[in-house]
Amino acid sequence: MGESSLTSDWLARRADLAPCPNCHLRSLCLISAIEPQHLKAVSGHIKVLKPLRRGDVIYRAGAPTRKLFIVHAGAAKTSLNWHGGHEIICDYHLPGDTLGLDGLHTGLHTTTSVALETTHLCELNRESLGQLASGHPVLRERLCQDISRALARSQRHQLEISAKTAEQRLACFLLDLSTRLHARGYSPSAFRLPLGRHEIAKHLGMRTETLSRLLAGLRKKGFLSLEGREVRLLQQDRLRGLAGN
Amino acid sequence: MGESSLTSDWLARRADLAPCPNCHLRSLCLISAIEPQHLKAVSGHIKVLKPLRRGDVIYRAGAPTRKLFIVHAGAAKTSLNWHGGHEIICDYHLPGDTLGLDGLHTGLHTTTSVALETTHLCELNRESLGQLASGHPVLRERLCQDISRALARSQRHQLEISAKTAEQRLACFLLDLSTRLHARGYSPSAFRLPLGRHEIAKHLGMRTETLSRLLAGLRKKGFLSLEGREVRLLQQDRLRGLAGN
DNA sequence: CGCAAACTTGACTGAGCTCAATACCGGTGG
DNA sequence: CCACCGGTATTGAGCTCAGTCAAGTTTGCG
Repeated sequence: MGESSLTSDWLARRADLAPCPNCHLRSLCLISAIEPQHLKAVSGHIKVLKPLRRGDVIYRAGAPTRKLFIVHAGAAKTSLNWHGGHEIICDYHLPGDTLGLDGLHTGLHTTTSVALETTHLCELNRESLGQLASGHPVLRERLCQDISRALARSQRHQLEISAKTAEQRLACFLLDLSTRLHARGYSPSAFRLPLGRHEIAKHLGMRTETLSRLLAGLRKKGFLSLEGREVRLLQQDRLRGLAGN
Repeated sequence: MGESSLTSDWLARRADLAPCPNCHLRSLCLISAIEPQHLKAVSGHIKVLKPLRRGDVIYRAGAPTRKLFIVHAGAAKTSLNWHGGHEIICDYHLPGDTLGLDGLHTGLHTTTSVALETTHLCELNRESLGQLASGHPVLRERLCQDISRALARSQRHQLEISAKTAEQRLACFLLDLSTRLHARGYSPSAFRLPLGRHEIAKHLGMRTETLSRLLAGLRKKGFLSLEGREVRLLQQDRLRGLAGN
């Protein structure tokens, strides 16, 4: 049985699609920087998109950045690829995360973003963002914070990829996922992986085969149990020791 | 003989330390987003620091982010380290680059920044930044752009580290440096490395020994000549082919 | 039910790491 | 001016972690 997927869970909680004032995401979302009494006015700028299915492209590298997106429910990945062949997954995104921030400097997206499962997005175009930012200093502060957070995450990931062993990287990934799910109200020790094996491997800079072996290894050592995408972390403390933070 | 170092060159060009209105950096610098007629008023917020020497710490991971810094002349590195032992160099910074952007989200620096040679910085505290941003929409747009650019650089670096061979990473590094120096008015094909071998290696996620061997290899293949830190790119096109962008 | 995609497991290989020795270079003091 | 010294760079030899290639196996979807 296990937990149901992110999507169905979030869907169950959403009484309706009414935008920000009733949104359950609260402080996780960029928009929460706007004072409650102004939220209703702001809602006009936020468009709630109809659900995307796994594999749907949110934006493509090279396309103009006209909008930002916020994950309302579901999950997405952001990837970079290299003359057709190679692809890496820069990051994965959970509810509350803002998508498209890397396109602000040139006005063109540098990455491609794709839904990982059935996903609901909120859309905010750049002009609206500019207008809102003028009136709400807290919002523009928060926007900088969100880009800055993405930067810090990316740098931490750099460290992991370039200085840790494959097993340590996997441990870091599992712990990061656990923490982020926890922050969103889920169990930190039993969850469903939002990415497939191949995708996790591409995120961690290793081959699918290596990842598979490592997962088998961690299972044998009793750090976790897993069937398919359902994971249960059995010894988070030891996993943390392995990851070495 | 070769080119003199970044520092002495920039120093030679600087007639005096008069801040922004006469600054030679122009559009490379964040502050250039402010309209020329307002620059004089703004200058009060910008403090020009006395020169740092190689190894001087600009800020340390964990310390509160009260200021941003802009490299006026010289160079700096930004690094992340991992329980004392391991260190990686996330990025290196040339004149015009803004330092401290990764600390905006928590208000604490996540990285440590250190001068690579004699370096002049301009300092801008966060309150000033906030004030300026209120009055100058273009400036706040530019701030977002600069953070966004740092993010995109970091992601590209992720790709390089996790999907390219050591030799390709080295080629990418040399080309990136060449491009950035060119943008600052230097020769793209003959320059002095701002980082030592050990530092370059830590930036590229490899060992010093490996880097040394690769440099020797590229020299033998006729891609470049080098003595000490002075590099001359002899076949940029082939280097580009190797790097594969 | 059947097929393709996703995942696992095994055996072998090789790029890059480790350990170790040597060479070089810039600065300091006699 | 030279001799010395410590940090920096190069080169060599052997080893190892993770990649590659190749079968299987399981899963999920039409």
